[in-house]
Amino acid sequence: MSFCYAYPRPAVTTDIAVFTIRNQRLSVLLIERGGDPFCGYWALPGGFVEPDEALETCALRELEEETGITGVWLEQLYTFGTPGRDPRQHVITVAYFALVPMESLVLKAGSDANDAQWFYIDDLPKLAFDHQDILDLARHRLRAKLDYSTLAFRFIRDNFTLGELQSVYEIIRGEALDKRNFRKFVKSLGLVEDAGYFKQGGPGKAARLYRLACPDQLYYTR
Amino acid sequence: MSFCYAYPRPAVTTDIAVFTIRNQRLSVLLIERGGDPFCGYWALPGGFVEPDEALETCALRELEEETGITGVWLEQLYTFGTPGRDPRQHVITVAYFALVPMESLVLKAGSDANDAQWFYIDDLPKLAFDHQDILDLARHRLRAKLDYSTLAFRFIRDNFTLGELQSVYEIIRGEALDKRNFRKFVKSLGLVEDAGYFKQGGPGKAARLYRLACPDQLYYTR
DNA sequence: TCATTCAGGTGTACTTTTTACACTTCTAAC
DNA sequence: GTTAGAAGTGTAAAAAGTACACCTGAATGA
Repeated sequence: MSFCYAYPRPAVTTDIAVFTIRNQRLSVLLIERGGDPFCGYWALPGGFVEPDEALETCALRELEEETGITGVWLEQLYTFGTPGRDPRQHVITVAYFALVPMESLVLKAGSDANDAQWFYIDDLPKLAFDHQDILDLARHRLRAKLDYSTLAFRFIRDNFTLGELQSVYEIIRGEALDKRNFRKFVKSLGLVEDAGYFKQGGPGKAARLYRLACPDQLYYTR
Repeated sequence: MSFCYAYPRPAVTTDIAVFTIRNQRLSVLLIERGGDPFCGYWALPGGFVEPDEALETCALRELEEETGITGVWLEQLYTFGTPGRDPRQHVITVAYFALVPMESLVLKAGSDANDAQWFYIDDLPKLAFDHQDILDLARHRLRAKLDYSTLAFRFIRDNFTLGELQSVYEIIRGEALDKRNFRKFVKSLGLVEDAGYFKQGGPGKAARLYRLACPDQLYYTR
């Protein structure tokens, strides 16, 4: 079976860079390629857009098929279309990025998901296609948006401590922050409220737990 | 002649929102559609990606073919792929925006360019497809980037007065700015230098002319 | 040629925001 | 019960941003 058109068409795919924080390090989810080209290389999850499928729908579907992850928050990153980026044919890739809470995802063993694995962003293998470029851009965007959006909250779940939230900021920015100034900053956002509980068990004083005051309107609050 | 593939493919186009400032108002370049669908409606210039053509190359080519404009600075805006946005078929559109200096472009009468025309952004006709959405997003991006990039300089040519530069900022932001604070701000950017001349002829005192100190590195200087 | 109009050009005081910085409290572990 | 480790808290200095008014000089036209 084949599909014919009056003019040639490039292929269209979506790729997704899923970030999380593991062991206090920014990490990204990759899958090992089983077929050519770049067989055996690690790559971003993604795949071809189906007929009449919205781009974001495609990204979510591919993510679920290849890694078992569902229902994550996605943001469009950039569209890559340089000829030669796929050696077989001209492929236009709409790249997305996703942020998931720390340590919250168990990679389901799906048919395609066996070879999905988390990697530290600073310790990546050589990637297939131009996926390293996509990741570089995604990471740059992540860092930039930290300052004018509330994207950091996507990395944590409700009932977090301010110390945990601060560490998200520190990991993405790659530098230590002053504790008192950070707490002042968080309070000025007006997005979090006291959950009424304390986190006990670890070393040190028990930490007050917080939650998002309005989990829905999580955006551009600054 | 037809082109056949093992799997169905959406069509891919680029559209370009070219902005300039005319008569102290933000304006955008549109073309009148001659064929269906949306025959007679105004639309953004753009068209189909050719085999092994880079997306930005496609945007520049379509812009030249349809409006005669060449060599403008482009930035990728967003990729639109909602099914149904083109009633004929599934079309993925990579949208770009371009900024050109005030009053600097003569629309060449090319084969396709006869029906290209500037419109005030606040006084647009009903547009084809989802082009109003694209323009809304482009305008939003324009306003946002004004504050953290040096995009405003794309609207002016060397040998500008600070009054002219200020008016670019005012037009995009839609509000008046304090003259002394604005001049302080421009000096703090460190991007402009005295051109050594004065603009004479109009009413009022002759204004000192400035030029970009480093025309190349015009980005994210803040 | 003198008066008027109009845009250019300049500095300072006040407010707000950002930054730097150190000690006490409480819990768990030894 | 001593130690180690994270939580929690306020103030002062610096920097950035904002508000504000008058004089200059060129062109116009009475």
